[in-house]
Amino acid sequence: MESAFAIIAEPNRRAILSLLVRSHQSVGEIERRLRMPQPTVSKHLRVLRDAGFVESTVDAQRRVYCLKPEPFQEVDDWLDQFRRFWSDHVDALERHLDRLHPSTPTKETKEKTRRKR
Amino acid sequence: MESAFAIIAEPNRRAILSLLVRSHQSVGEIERRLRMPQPTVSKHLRVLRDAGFVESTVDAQRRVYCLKPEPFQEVDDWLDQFRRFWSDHVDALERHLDRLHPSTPTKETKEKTRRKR
DNA sequence: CACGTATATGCCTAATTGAGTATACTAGGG
DNA sequence: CCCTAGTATACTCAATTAGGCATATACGTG
Repeated sequence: MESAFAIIAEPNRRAILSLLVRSHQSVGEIERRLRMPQPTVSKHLRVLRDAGFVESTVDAQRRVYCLKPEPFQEVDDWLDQFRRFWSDHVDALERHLDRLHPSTPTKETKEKTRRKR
Repeated sequence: MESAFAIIAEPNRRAILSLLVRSHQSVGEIERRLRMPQPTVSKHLRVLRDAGFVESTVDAQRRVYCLKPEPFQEVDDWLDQFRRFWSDHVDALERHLDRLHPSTPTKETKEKTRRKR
């Protein structure tokens, strides 16, 4: 019953998730790409599976893991209450910067933070 | 040098952050509202402050804490790579549901997940 | 059915951390 | 000044957990 937050607190697990978002992978592929010992990979995958972040399908002796979306939602939902707060701050920063360099494009930042609800 | 992810893995800290997003609070106010022992509050605030989630200003013997936006960005940025993935899934689910109940409005879900980038 | 490959699990250890308790520090107010 | 309120910190303990290693299990192939 670990919260999704505790699960993604571990850097290796985040790495696995970031790898799986591109496409599904077998344990061996994850092991090689992330240069982790196999038991480490398997154990993290176990945690991720129990928490609903991934699921596995069997392919002969291989287990192929793929992402599941739900737990990410939980994190995103929690984060949501802070969005207005932090985009207000970014906007204020932008206005401040605009007064110093009226032509500097801050698009990058805007796209990332100011998503209208 | 704790990652923001490790910081928000702790439920009491998330509670403190959720409280502070409404408005700044003194240690005593946090203590009373969250019904936590004072040293616990102070310790978590210390962690949050070191990680840049909050900052404190002095008001006589009181310390008033308020939120800082930056660390939230870090989490949101990481989460970003999964957004397309999970909204694809939600969309698929919606299409599926639409075929069962062509008139059911799934607005709620749409607003939360399908934010165009 | 023996064997190799692919993956999971069990055990141990070291490190981290949150809670509890007591105590230290600081700023006013009488 | 002493006293109190408000907050921070030190210390101890218990629990959790990630890593390393060895081993077990499952599957496919000759």
